[in-house]
Amino acid sequence: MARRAPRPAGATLPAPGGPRRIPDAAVARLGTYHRVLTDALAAGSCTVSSEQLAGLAGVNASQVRKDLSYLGPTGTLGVGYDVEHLLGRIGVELGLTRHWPVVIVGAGNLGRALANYRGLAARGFVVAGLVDADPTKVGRTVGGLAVEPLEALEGLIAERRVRIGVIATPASAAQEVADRLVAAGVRAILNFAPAPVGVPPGVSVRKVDLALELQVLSYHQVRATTRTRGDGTHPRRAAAPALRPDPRGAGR
Amino acid sequence: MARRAPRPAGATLPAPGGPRRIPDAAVARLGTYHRVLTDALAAGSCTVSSEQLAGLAGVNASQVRKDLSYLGPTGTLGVGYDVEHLLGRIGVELGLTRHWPVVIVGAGNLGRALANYRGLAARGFVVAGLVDADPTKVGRTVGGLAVEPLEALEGLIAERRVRIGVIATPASAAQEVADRLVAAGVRAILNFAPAPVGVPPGVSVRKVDLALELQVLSYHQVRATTRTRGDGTHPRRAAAPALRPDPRGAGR
DNA sequence: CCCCCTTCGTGAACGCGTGCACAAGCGGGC
DNA sequence: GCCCGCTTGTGCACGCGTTCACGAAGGGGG
Ligand SMILES: NC(=O)c1ccc[n+]([C@@H]2O[C@H](COP(=O)([O-])OP(=O)(O)OC[C@H]3O[C@@H](n4cnc5c(N)ncnc54)[C@H](O)[C@@H]3O)[C@@H](O)[C@H]2O)c1
Ligand SMILES: NC(=O)c1ccc[n+]([C@@H]2O[C@H](COP(=O)([O-])OP(=O)(O)OC[C@H]3O[C@@H](n4cnc5c(N)ncnc54)[C@H](O)[C@@H]3O)[C@@H](O)[C@H]2O)c1
Repeated sequence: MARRAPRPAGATLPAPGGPRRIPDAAVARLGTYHRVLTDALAAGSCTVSSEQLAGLAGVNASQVRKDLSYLGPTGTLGVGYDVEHLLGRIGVELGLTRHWPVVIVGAGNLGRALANYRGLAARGFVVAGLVDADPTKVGRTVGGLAVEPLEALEGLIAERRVRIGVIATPASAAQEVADRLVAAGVRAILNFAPAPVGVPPGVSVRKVDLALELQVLSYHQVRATTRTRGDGTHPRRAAAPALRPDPRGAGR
Repeated sequence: MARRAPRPAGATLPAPGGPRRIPDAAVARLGTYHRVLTDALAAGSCTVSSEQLAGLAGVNASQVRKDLSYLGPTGTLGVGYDVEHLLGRIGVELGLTRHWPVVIVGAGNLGRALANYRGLAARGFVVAGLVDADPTKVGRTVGGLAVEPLEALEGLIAERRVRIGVIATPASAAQEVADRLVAAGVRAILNFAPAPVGVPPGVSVRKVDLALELQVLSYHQVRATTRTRGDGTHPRRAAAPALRPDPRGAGR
């Protein structure tokens, strides 16, 4: 119950009247649920239990229920969750019911790969623009989209109502690009350049650093070889239960 | 010091007295420090303070000191950290002193971008192989490397001592590819496919899901527009202090 | 109509990661 | 040679995220 939870007074700053704030980690998992539920629906499932959903998403079942509880009561006791309803619920909360125009800055290896990535459109993100500072790159067509000059950035953002920007330039240009994006009205930035970018409050930034991921793996390797055997540092799920068309009837 | 720490037998798995276990979050930041320190060294800095390093990496100064403390005493009181020494220390801990051969599975948009990515070699990761199941892709040269058939995967891994694998195939093939990688001796996997992969204990997996990142940003946008003004949810750093060739002498 | 089985939703405990504050210690200046 | 200021390293507390365990509630079968 308690759709809007009773806030124990004394919270520092977390917007006292907020309906319900969902932690980033949970939001990310909700996105995963949305994807696997889409598959499940296509496969003919009408309802799923938290246990099944957990298996598909590769997380704990308690985690699933906790995450979904942020959306309010969405399941049916004794039955599970209605796939279609749950999809709609998550979609509304995450803003996946509308299309988000995205601008990609930098038409290099990564920028072009992103522009070609069909997984974006599938989640409601449409690449509304792809710009590059290099004149020799301008005019090239990638993924059905023509590369536009860097000067077109501001006009493009305003005209196409772009709110999300992707930085795929060298690190040295990241901050400058971010500043221009924000000045032009972008409110959320996904940064692939290995450089921290500062933005004014109210603008969200997320960073993806590939080399960093590999370095963490490298560290694990060093640890594993130093110590005789790999310890149980990574208790990843053992096996994924297959997607089952009929969600019920799993005799136990 | 205690380079090789006394292992108190009987620990469940958290190995209380283990050499020193570094949490993943800290390992990732150490990687960042390593990168910015490399730049700082090139720029002529001999020593840096935790405050300066924090500015360059975009994190808290306390965080920097806490992270570096995992390496043991590395700084000089009243002075700061010797850049060269610290680089070496982090490099050893993260295994960046050697070259890590990496195999990339899937020569699509993403796989090719990765193979072309110079940032990998700069961190000590060399793409030792790039394989694809599509015969029409085999033989193509990308980043000075020829695409090899999927059948060559096992031989390639064994021959070139590959320990790290990257999955850049469609989600449907992710688990199968992961199984083959592990069976062939790979002990760490970076997974770009939006599907959870299960691996036996002792193998590390990290997942990067681009669409998920955008969905989190999308959620922030929805929140920001619903509530009148963006709250202070993202207290990102305000400004980055410029890299200073002479680290000392900041008279204050 | 009642009972049992299933499954959600959540309160509470645990562990981790983060940020603060301070004592200890080293270098430079006088 | 001594003192002062600067910076590290860390103990501590707080808040968040994750997991366990259980009460509540609905459906199906007898
Ligand atoms: N290639 C990868 O797989 C990969 C993976 C992870 C991260 N990254 C990071 O992503 C960024 C791009 O990587 P890449 O491999 O595509 O590099 P790239 O050199 O192939 O492409 C960079 C592009 O940005 C353009 N550019 C430069 N300055 C610009 C500016 N101020 N405004 C607009 N465009 C500008 C360049 O003309 C170039 O086309 C880099 O920071 C890299 O570290 C790349
Ligand atoms: N393109 C991007 O920017 C991007 C970004 C994030 C995530 N991803 C994910 O990365 C993966 C690859 O994306 P992409 O855009 O490169 O797709 P893609 O279709 O361009 O490339 C996939 C490649 O994998 C090959 N392949 C298929 N099955 C294989 C198998 N069993 N073994 C080896 N190779 C196989 C295909 O022949 C193809 O060349 C996808 O899962 C996608 O969701 C892509």
